[in-house]
Order: sequence, then C-alpha cells, then structure tokens
Amino acid sequence: MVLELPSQPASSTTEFHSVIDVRPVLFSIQHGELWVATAPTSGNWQLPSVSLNAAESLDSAALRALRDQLGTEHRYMEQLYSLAVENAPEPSVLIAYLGIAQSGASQLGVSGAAWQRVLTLSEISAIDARIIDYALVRLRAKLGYTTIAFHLLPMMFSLSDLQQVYEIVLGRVLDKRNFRRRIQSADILEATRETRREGSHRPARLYRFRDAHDADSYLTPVWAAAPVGEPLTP
Amino acid sequence: MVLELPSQPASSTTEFHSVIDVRPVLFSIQHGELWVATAPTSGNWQLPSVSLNAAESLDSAALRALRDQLGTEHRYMEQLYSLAVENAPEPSVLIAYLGIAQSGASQLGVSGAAWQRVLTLSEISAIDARIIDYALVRLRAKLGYTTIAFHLLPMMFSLSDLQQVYEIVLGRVLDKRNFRRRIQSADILEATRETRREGSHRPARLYRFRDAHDADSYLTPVWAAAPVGEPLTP
DNA sequence: CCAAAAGTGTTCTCGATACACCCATGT
DNA sequence: ACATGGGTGTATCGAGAACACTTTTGG
Repeated sequence: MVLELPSQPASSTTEFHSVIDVRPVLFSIQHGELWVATAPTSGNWQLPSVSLNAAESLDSAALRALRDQLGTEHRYMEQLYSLAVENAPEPSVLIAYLGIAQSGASQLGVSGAAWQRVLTLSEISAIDARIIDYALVRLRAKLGYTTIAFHLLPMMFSLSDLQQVYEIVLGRVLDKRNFRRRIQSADILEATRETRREGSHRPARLYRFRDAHDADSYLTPVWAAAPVGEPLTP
Repeated sequence: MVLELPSQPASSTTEFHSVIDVRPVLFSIQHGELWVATAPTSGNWQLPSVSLNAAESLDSAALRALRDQLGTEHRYMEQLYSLAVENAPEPSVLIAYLGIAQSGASQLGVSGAAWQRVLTLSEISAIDARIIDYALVRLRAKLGYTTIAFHLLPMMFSLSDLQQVYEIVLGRVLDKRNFRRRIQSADILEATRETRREGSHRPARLYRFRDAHDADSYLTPVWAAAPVGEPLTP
C-alpha cells in the first residue's frame, strides 16, 4: 500500500534531520546454544548496521544490513524498537530489528562477520548489548504465543529438535510429554512420512510446519476483543 | 544511563538524513466511548506530530507533541512502531506512540485540537488511520496482561468504572462477577474507605491502584523463561 | 542384551466461564 | 414500594504441570 503523507503545519524553517541507523539482531542456534551474528569491526564486536537510504523502507534496510554486512539471507525479521542516540557525533535515530536465521543455512559470507554466543558476549558496546538483551526478551516472550520458533529450524525437524529450540531460547528444561501435547494440540504441525535415524536408537518422525500460521499467534489472549467496529455486543 | 555510540565503519561520504516525525495517538474515555485527540489542521483531522529536535529523546518528543499540539498532559506513553514514509516531499521516518489520558483531566488547551470518536473517525489520512488502528490493537491486547487500563481512570474509581473501561476498549460486555474475581485476585487494587453515591441506589466503594505494579504485567506468560544467564536449569 | 533417544497417559490443580439473586440507596 | 446500580457464590470445563514406562533402533 502506498501511503500518502498528510499535510503537516510547517513546524519551523530549520528542519532537523537525523541519520537513520537500522540495526538487526540476528539469532540462530548452533551447537545447542543461541548465537548472534556480529559484523566486522576493528577491536571488539558490534551489531550489523546500515543507514537508511532514500526511498527504502526500514524493513528493506534491515535486510540489506544482513546481506551487506554479514553476507547471509534471512528467514524472519521484525522491528523491535527505536531510540534517539544521545551524544552521538551526528544526530541519529537507531532502529533495532529482530532477525532469525535457520539452524543449518547460516554461513556468514562477509569476511570478519562472525557468530557469537549470546550468553557470554561481552566485548560489545553498551547500546548493542542493550539491544541484544531486548531482542532476547522479545524472542522468549514470542515463543509462548507465536510460531516464531519454527524460523530457527530447517524445513523438516523432529519434535525433539523443536523442544530443544524452546529449551535453548528459554534457558530451561521442559517436560517432553507436556511439550508434545501442547504443540500437537496447537495443530500447526504436519507429520511427514520421513524419519531420521542418527544413532543407536529409535528413529524420529519428521514434521513440517503448516502454512498459513506463519506470524500468527495460536494462543488466545485472556480477554479477546470484539472485532473493530460497533462496540458492546455481548 | 548514557549510551556510547559504537564506532561504525564510515559507510559512505554522502550520509542520508531524514526528518523524524514523532506522532502520538492519545486515547481517552468520554461519554462511554473511546476517543482520540486530534491536532488543529486545515480541513480534516490529523494526529499530533512533531519533528525530533537535537538532543531530545523520542519519548520527550512524543510528550512535547502532546503539550504543544494539544495542550494536555499525559499519564502514560509507549512507543508503538516506526516506519519510513515513502513518497514524502522530504525523506522522513515516522515514529508512532500510544498515549493515554485520564478520563477526567483531558481538556485540550490548544485551540483547534479536539477529541474524536475512534470508531467513527473517517476524515483522516490513510497513514494516521493505520496508526490509530494499530494503537487500538495494542491497547486492547495490553488490557489482558498489563495494568494499562488504570491510566484511563482517575486516581479513585469504582469496580464498575474499571469494568466499563474494559468493556469500552474491548468492545464487548464482560461478566461482572468474573471480572471482579479476576481483578481482585490480581491483587493490584487497594480499597479506600470512601464510597461514591450518585443516584438512587447503593453507593460504590472506591478503589485505588496499588503502586509498584505500574507498567508490569500481572499475568504469567505461558512458558516463562529462566532469568537471562546460564541456560538449562530445570 | 545394552545403551540411547523416541514416543506415550493419567492425575491434580487452577483459572476461565456461565449463571441469578440480595443489598443499599433516593424518590 | 420500587427503581437502580452495587455487590456476592457455585458448578463446570479445559489447560498447564507433575510424573515413569515402553518402543525401536545400532552396536
């Protein structure tokens, strides 16, 4: 949809402009831990970051940051928060994004870009650390009421794979039976005919994520609202 | 906390700048309906809007928009979403806020500013309409798991007042007994010794909102996470 | 036959829902 | 006395949490 800009009262003759710094936090899971992608820099680590171009949406800028500064493709991207950076050499507004890379296909093509363990990442600026913390809070919260976890996994996966994702992100162990009951009652998985054998034990059935549930919540909010429109229908 | 800006790789010599347009949606309840505050404009209505100044945070800019363009004080303010406005005369990034004004003290001091009914508001730009819709979605969602509703009410209120707020915002009728049970079991209210008589019927006990619960959620998420730190403690 | 992960059911508790009557007051 | 909104309790149901054993495979 093309949006029209409403006519604003000309506020003042000296309009103040800022650089728009779009900064995605790209998570992925490797070796049973949660990692963040960091961009090449001299010295310590930093989040990938681009400044917004003319005629570019914030979302595309966030994708561009991943492509140009990391050399990777995304699967999921969501805006997090914006803030004006104070005491910057140049007036700038920072727009943070939460991105998710699939467990397998997450090579970083740009030299110098590297994955870092989230929980032990210290050599990073205060502002980047804050953004990463917030992104993790959001990711954790969204695990509970959205299907965001699937973006961390490849197309086909076992239920144990999925449970591991939840455990790694949430940082605690979940009960297998309760987990499976909940996931299966949400009706968002499709069993495939394939299985995976990978050790001296029973092979795991592989599942696929059902379409049309992608960014939707599958848990009902406590007090659901009426559809926007006429009020107070019981 | 003062944030330091991490040294970025000098991206290009021609840095692209945008006007930062901060636009709060201020809700309040009047005459049993939900209203939005609109700023003076020639022709139809529009949301209040300021462009960010030097050395000003986004939050203060949102408050300034309320003061300068509406002439009102806020009680609650929260960032909603940012987007780059395409096809604008000047490159601009719009940052939307959700604000809440108390039911009583919500006069608009700036001449031309006016409250509009949310559900029947039509003479407004597409972009402002979208922002208002989104703000309403967020407000409705937050009713269920935060104490945001209290900002719509004066310091002291009856339980029926509170229920009415929920009903008006959600657009549907709630059961009185279930509503009271839930609110009271959340343990966020304090009964005062005062009552209010305002008709030929039993007077209502007045309650006060307990402190220290202000912006906090009082409903536990489905799968709570471990505190950020070492992972996988059961 | 042993190790290892996959897979599967039941019980309990608690919160959400539906539902109807008495209470205190002003006129 | 009656009209009006304030205030209260009980029964049902479903979801979340706790908890242990059998199944299938490779070695």
